[in-house]
Amino acid sequence: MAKELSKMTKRSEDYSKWYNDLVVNADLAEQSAVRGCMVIKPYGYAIWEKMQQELDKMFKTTGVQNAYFPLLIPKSYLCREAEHVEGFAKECAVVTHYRLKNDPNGAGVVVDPEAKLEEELIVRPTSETIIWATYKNWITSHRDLPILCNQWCNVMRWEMRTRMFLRTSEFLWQEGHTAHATKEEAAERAMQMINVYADFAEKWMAVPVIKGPKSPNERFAGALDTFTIEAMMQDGKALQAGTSHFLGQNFAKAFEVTFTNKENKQEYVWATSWGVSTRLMGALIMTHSDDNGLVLPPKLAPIQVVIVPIYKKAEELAAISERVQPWVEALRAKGISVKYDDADNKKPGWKFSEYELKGIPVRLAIGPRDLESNTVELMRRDTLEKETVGQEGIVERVEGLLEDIQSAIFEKARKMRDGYIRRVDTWEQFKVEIEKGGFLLCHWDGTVETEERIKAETKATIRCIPFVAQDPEDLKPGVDMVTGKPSARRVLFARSY
RNA sequence: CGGGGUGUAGCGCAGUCCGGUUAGCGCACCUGCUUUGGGAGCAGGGGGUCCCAGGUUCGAAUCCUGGUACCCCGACCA
Repeated sequence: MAKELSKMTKRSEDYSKWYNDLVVNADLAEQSAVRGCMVIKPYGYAIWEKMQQELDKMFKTTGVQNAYFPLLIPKSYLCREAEHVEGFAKECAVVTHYRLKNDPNGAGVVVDPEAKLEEELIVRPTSETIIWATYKNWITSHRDLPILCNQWCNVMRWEMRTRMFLRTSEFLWQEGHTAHATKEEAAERAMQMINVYADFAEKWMAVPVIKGPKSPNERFAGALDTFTIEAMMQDGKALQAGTSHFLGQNFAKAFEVTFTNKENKQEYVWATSWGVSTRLMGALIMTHSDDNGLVLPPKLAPIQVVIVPIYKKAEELAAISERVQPWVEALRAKGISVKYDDADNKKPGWKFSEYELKGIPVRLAIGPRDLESNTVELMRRDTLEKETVGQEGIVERVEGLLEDIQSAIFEKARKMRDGYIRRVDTWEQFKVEIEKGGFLLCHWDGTVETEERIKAETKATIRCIPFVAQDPEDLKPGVDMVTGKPSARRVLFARSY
């Protein structure tokens, strides 16, 4: 395994090969029997659970509550909003029957033709429609607003081509759906949530992101505005890591959700929706991992510290365990998750490799020599640097190291990302530069035609129109690199997953 | 849906072109002894409808026909 991994490179053109070997063999996932789905193994799921917990806390501080809506959506619901149905119609799984039976000709179990549903049900690709059909019954007055609901669930999109974690046909996510009395309040909420996502990505996942609205062409089906956070992977491709949509009154109109305002007038409700998915795990893996396996940010690592005893005899192990026990307790008292791996059916070298593959941020190794000299070997996963240190103050030292690693991998990812950002002013240069991957900041005339042409010829799309300029110059007017027409400012292009 | 590729032990593969002992290798697994500071060594052992169906042949993992599954590239995609 180690040899296989060492042959791979971060910039491998065949990223999926690297990805599958690493992830599948690292016990994170394996192909399931269902087309384009994935099994998330316990260790991988522990990472997802940690993400869920932290995101959930952040949502709740903004007043959001969790709820749950049905998996199956009547077809007629999905058809209510014209743009929405157009966006999702091509990738829906449809339930047509509700019963099986034994085939009279002995061909096994077959679908009972008599059990055909009068109206087909759609396996949710997203829940706007069923939620707004429900909200209609919840909202009559301005006193019912706002409604701030989130649900953690699975959704299914029958994509033509799937990619592990980044585009599986079934995936886990959270979708927030809010209803507001005013346009301003809804617009603020959409902005607030993209900021929550950006904070989570940068502070917890240590993944730097660029925030901004999508171009009209790249908006969510049915939205008036879509805000995105865009991350850059090590191979030079961009990844949309989360989106927040200002939906205007489109869904309220489609589902006739009105309320009586303070002036006793009927008005349509204003809406937002926002979501992040298990794709975030793909972002985490593809941002930080190296040829030795995963590198997890300490704040999301299911196990933050592993302690490996090195011994020959049972008495040695007993002595080590006795020495280590107070550290384990002290670390746990600080809220740090620790695994003391005293399993005797695996050798130390095996354990070292295993925990590196799993991305455990800090490893302590202690053996008879250390007991003699009151030392312990300390290794940090991000740089693989080993250091033999005194046992005195080891708990504080580990605590500090975890914080160091969290900020160090963010800085490393930011440097990588920044190294990928270039400014390009001519179409010829663009076509050359886009081959090298990364973000290109360019002038664009604002038309769909130009955007489509760039996409058709280079596969690059506008990832977003950054809220915050990398450089004040980026906000100055210029000329479109393709058409030569006036451009208000630079926008962010990249090839993406 | 187009183009390419692959189905052989739990995993990864060789063998297929050019048919011929009992289908092989690495990892993993089991037993024993020695080991344990970077994925241990030696010895022994278990494990196979060679994707499915049909055909050619004295004889098929290998050749032919049909089917099927999966992977990669594209088209598609908040």
